[in-house]
Amino acid sequence: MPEPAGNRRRGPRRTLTEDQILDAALTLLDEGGSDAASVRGIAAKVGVAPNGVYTYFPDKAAVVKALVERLLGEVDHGIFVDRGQPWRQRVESLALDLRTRLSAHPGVVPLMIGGPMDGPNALALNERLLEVLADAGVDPADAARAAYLLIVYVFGSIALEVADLHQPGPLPPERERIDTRLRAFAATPAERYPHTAAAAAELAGYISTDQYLWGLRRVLDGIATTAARAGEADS
Amino acid sequence: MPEPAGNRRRGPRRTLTEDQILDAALTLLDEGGSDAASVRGIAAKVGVAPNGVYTYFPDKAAVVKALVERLLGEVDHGIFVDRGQPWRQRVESLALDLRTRLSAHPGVVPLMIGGPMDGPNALALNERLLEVLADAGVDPADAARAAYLLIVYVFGSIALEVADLHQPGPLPPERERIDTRLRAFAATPAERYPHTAAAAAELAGYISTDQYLWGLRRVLDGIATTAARAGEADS
DNA sequence: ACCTGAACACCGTTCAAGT
DNA sequence: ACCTGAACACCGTTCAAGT
Repeated sequence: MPEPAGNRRRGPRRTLTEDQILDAALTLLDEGGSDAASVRGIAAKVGVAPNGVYTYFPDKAAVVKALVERLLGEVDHGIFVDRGQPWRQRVESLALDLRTRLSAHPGVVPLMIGGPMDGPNALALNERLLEVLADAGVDPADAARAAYLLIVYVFGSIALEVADLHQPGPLPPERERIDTRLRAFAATPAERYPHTAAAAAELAGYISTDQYLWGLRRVLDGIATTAARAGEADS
Repeated sequence: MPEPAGNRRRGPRRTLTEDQILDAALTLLDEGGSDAASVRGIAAKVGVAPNGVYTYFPDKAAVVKALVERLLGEVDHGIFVDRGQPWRQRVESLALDLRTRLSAHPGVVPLMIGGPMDGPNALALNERLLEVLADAGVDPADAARAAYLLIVYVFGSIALEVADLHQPGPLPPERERIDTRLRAFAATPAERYPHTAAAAAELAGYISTDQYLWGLRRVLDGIATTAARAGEADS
């Protein structure tokens, strides 16, 4: 809780930083879910009048955009860049890092996929992905599409996972998370949806990260398959 | 435009249907994007006081949920159930049908992935997917995970595609759609993001459905790979 | 330049009526 | 039972001030 109001005069003081505003927004999002970051709430949290925020950002969309960018900037490029590792492992590292970071702030996820991710940090991630795929020997045309496929998978997974919770607050521990998704399956009449009921039984012991990695590996298998039959027509 | 107001008295008349309310919501969503379906807007569109909507739905979330369910109920199970077709083609049919239907209503997409898809029609789709995978000989444990992977891919693709547009109104034609995504790539400094710039060049001629099907086929390849090495440990 | 008070045009939802 | 008017507690944003 930075500055519970009090020491605010009138004149020019440059009391705030853009980052303090983003901190406030993130805190509200973490506490109350994706709708909780109101301009008025943020303003109150940093100890400023509702319209004081507009000194630092042109509108609410800009605040959200900056916050998303800041979060994407936190991913660890280190492991990802290491060419000593096999390419699949490098992609898995990125995917896991991204998931861990975003899962820590589930309220941000709907905002992230609510708009285009075209900031510099988003582009940097895309660039890294393309690098790894190039190192893996995937030809440029396929690499461009494979990178997008991976982005769809990573953000799609996280988005659906967050959606199945319908908020707010931090994500529950792993074990509970998969149960959430299976509750709908298990609650389903086995006569009408026999496969779904069976699937619920099959998945009973699993954990969400297992599902995430399993899917990612299937995607990587698919990409590798294309690389293997290099140059063949696809359709 | 159903009923531009006028003939409304007081007493019990059961003027409206749930479906008329959903129609109004959908129209607003199509015209103004995912934020445009306000309770007040819907009420005005069906010619009722703002709180009149609450006679038919307990709250706005219920309206959204019902609309999503109705949309998911429209998918054509016919082609999908046909066991004469090879399993990959059956999955592709479902995936394409779903994409066509959702792309027609981009404003609904963020609402769809904004909450859990656990209604009967969503479960029915899941059941169908599992049926196809069972027919394909995928073992039940893998099928359960493969079905979720496919769901992630389909809804993730559509969500990101809609997000890259940031609304409102109907989706532009195919040719323009891929250009939207590439604009960010192309506008990027080639010295800092050489792979990204190269990828933009590679994708220049493509169309969004091509990318969608390419990714789907990689996912199917990945699933098939697992089926092929049946029973081996995955990690 | 920075910040405020006040206002504008919106929200979703509730509640005590009226028919 | 169905629908309304009025109100409540919110929104994002603008604008004319004050320092």
